[in-house]
Amino acid sequence: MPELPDVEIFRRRLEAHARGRAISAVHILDKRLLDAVSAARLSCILEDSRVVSTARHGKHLFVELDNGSLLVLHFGMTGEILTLGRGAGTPRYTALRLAFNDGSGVAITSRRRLGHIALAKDASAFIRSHELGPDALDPTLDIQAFQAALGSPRSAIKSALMDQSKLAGIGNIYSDEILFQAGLGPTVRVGDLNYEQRNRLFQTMRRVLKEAVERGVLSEGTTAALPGDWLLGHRAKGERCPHCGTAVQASKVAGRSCYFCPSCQVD
DNA sequence: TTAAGTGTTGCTCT
DNA sequence: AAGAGCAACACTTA
Repeated sequence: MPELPDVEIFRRRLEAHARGRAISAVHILDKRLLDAVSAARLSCILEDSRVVSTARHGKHLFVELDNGSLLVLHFGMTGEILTLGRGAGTPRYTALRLAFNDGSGVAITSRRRLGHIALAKDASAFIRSHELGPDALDPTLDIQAFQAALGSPRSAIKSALMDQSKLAGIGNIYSDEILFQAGLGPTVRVGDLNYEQRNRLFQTMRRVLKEAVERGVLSEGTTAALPGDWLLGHRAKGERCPHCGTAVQASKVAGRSCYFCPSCQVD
């Protein structure tokens, strides 16, 4: 689930609920998500610190603390951030729970334990060392930078969009949605796009990601809050294209399940 | 009941 | 050297 829009929603949730608050207690319930940091050290650093700000790059969430440390969160396939009211219990699959001095708190959960919890010096060093490309919604990203980010002309456009070292934030779901709305087949080669198609892909990418964030996709379960003419709610076998009614086609691209409309999306 | 599938990533092998 | 295949994991669906 957590791609750029989802992580941005988590960030806003954290920003609204945790910013300026002091962490009074730290509960680490699953050490397996910790990346190169011991539970003891993480607890020690988090406890009594205050959340100064939050930031996001692609699918990574950064939490800046007033002691100079930076908490880095990645949600894998099933992670979430939940806010907890006073006296709330610990949600199922919680890996890390932070309690604030007013009794409220947040829980970082991970059902499949594929995420990561780490500490870093600063965000830009982390982004560099993890070889992440520019954030897909970086306001300074222009069409030239976008084209450069797509990289090798021979790679399938869906693979290029999902490659975090080229462009950070887009995963399997949103790559399908973006390509559907841009009218491009998933296996179109990057080098075969003309300028008009590249520009349309770029504009569509930004519009789709922004709209998904603004609609708060996660707040209503999965897809209920999305426009009915998006592919996302029809991304399954036996579904029909919301534009033309053609049967949605399922395939595999770069080892990932892929859904598209063979009629609306050109090759 | 068992097996296959899954919104991620990173490693190995070609 | 880019791409396929698989492992990590735990749960859901067929």
